[in-house]
Amino acid sequence: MSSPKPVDSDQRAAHKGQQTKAAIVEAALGLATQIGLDGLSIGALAEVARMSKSGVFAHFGSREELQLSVVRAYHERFEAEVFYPAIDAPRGLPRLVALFNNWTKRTTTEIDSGCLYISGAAEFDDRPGPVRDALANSVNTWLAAMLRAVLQAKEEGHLEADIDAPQMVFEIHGLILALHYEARFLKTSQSLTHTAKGFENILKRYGASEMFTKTKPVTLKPV
Amino acid sequence: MSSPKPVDSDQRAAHKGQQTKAAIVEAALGLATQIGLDGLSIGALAEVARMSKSGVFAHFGSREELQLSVVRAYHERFEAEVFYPAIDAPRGLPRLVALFNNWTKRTTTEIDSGCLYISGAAEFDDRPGPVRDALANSVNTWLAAMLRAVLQAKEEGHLEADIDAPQMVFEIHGLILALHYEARFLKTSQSLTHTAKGFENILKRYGASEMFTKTKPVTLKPV
DNA sequence: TGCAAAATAGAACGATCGTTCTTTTTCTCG
DNA sequence: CGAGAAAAAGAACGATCGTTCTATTTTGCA
Repeated sequence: MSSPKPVDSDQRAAHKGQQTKAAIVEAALGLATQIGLDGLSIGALAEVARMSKSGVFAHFGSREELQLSVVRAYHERFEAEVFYPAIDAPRGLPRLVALFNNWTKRTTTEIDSGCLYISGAAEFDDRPGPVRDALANSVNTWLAAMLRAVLQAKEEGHLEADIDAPQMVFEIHGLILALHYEARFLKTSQSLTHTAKGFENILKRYGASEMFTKTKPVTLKPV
Repeated sequence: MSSPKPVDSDQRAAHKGQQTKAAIVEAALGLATQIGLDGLSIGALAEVARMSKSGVFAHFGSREELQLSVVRAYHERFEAEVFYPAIDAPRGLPRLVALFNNWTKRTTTEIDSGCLYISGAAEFDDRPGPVRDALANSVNTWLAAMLRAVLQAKEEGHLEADIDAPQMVFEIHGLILALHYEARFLKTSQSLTHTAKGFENILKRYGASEMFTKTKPVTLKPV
């Protein structure tokens, strides 16, 4: 009782179990992004969390449930960091650009930490099950959001009217994947520059007006 | 001696050990592309190869050496399937197109089997060592070949003179990565079409003349 | 054909894995 | 405060891992 109160800011009303569970998931997220969802072992996690194996295990009941918790946590962070901040930008091209910039920014930080959507895809390629489904659903949700942004930009007249929206999203996705691959694995120095330039090229090709193709567009006032 | 001679076409002069080693690596390659270099266990490999664990192990001396053998074997196949057939095409854009087409074709078959350069990159992201080095060297060798092809196309006047060649290779690499990701993991149906269209877009943007931007270019006579 | 060498098999090792069960500690709330 | 519940620890399980050692089989060559 003499020690400082270990209140965890947001989880204050929750019981102890939920707090430590959140802390475990936090640690698990760090481990999983580095060594993969598959390499995430309960023993190693317990060590990081300064707990016993069984103490960690009791919160999930199975390794798979732990993995699912990690995927869900990652999904929330991704949304909070990439998606939500971008919907402040006005509908159309500005929002699309904001989404891409946030995506790039996050991928850049993940050059050190790792990206669960990419490592997870490689690990659960041909391994059906709940974890694979959760991963794929998250990614599909995000790609659908990107597609929506492209379609809206088309509606707003910020992109040419006859463009192939899924095609554009595919090419953008490729840029991000190449950024992650070449920067994190190959340690190519120019990757970020190539990504930005690649996005400019895509915007130009799909008829974005010049004012949007600058690297760091000022967040414009809505219409 | 009464049984039919088990001559293995190319390994005829080799001792028995080298033959079975080649067969083991063959099996290991199949396992590794599916479940990853990391998931490749000697026990499972022995079962596939119909051998004892120690029998398999003796050929390599360590798991890491087994992994290296797999990487080397994969490298050879990649070269044989993607690189060498394309150098028949005339220097310049035709060869670049051939390289890309072969790359796409191989990636397409790898939608089922898996790609070691992609899964391996995810697994050995931040795990230094010989395996990571071997993987990165192979990929870098291939990307360097692609870069050379782009530069030659520029020299030949098939692409505009002031283009950023590494940038172009980066964008092409992104197409392949997106193809693998979306087709193999997300099971998106249009991925191959998007890849082909994306390549056309890139060619157009970098100033390739119209005759080259068709999907399946007839291999042209040299200048 | 026979003998040395190479190749393969078999058994066992310590370690780690996910999981279960039992016991102890810690928290929560009347 | 004190009883009951929740949380965490501890020990042990069967399985699998890479690896080592020894025995057995198979091969290649004089």
